[in-house]
Amino acid sequence: MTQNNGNLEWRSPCPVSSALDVLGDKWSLLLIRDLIIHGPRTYSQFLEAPEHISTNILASRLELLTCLKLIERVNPDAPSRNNAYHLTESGAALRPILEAMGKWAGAHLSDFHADMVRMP
Amino acid sequence: MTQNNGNLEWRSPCPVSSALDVLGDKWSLLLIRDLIIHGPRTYSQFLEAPEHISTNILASRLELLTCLKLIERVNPDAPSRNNAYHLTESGAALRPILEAMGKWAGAHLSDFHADMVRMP
DNA sequence: CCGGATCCTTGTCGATACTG
DNA sequence: CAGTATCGACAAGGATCCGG
Repeated sequence: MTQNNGNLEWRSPCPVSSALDVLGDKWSLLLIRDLIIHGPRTYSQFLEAPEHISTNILASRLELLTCLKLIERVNPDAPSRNNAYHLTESGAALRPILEAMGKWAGAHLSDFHADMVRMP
Repeated sequence: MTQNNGNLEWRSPCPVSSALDVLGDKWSLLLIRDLIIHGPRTYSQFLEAPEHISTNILASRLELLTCLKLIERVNPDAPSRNNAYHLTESGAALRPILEAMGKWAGAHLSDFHADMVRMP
């Protein structure tokens, strides 16, 4: 726990609200996207994504997602060097959310974002 | 435009990333949720939701969602007093995303959030 | 080199008071 | 009732430094 000091506060008992309490930021779901598209991925591979997350944010998000058991180290006992992260079952279950988002953006955001491509 | 000074910057051409550029915060999708559940809703009705958004954030989100044509005034020509917002077609198309989120949270977040209920 | 941690600047959030 | 103004707290971003 470096920055996220056990931050698990829920605004309400609503499931949608709870999902947003956890994933309602601009980066977490993007890391999940990378893992779904490319499979297991190391720290530096995440940094190579076109959106350019900064190192401190990446470290804190990986820690949070690990706490929530959405991702884990491929080899839990090995040192972190070249030890990739991969999705747990809970993390992989986020795929329908990302698919719905991609589908929606493709259909309703192209007026505002001409360069957008279909399905990364 | 008070706080959102025409902020339409896209991090990449990826649809998922683009959706998160617009909706990747803890409040926007919650307002959409209220509109899906309750139908047209006024400023003060949004404030009554259990998550307690503050007035400046609410105003800035309503403005942003209006710019993106996800919501609009029920009566565009009337003064704002008691003039509710409702979903456009693009806004209503977000429903599958919210359903996927609710479903996922119900299945994978109950270990961390015991009080969560199923489907708001 | 890789995976971070630290420092510092900038931006956004959130509470409350206030206004048309 | 529907916002706006203000201000403090905190999170994001960027650059750099460090241990293995």
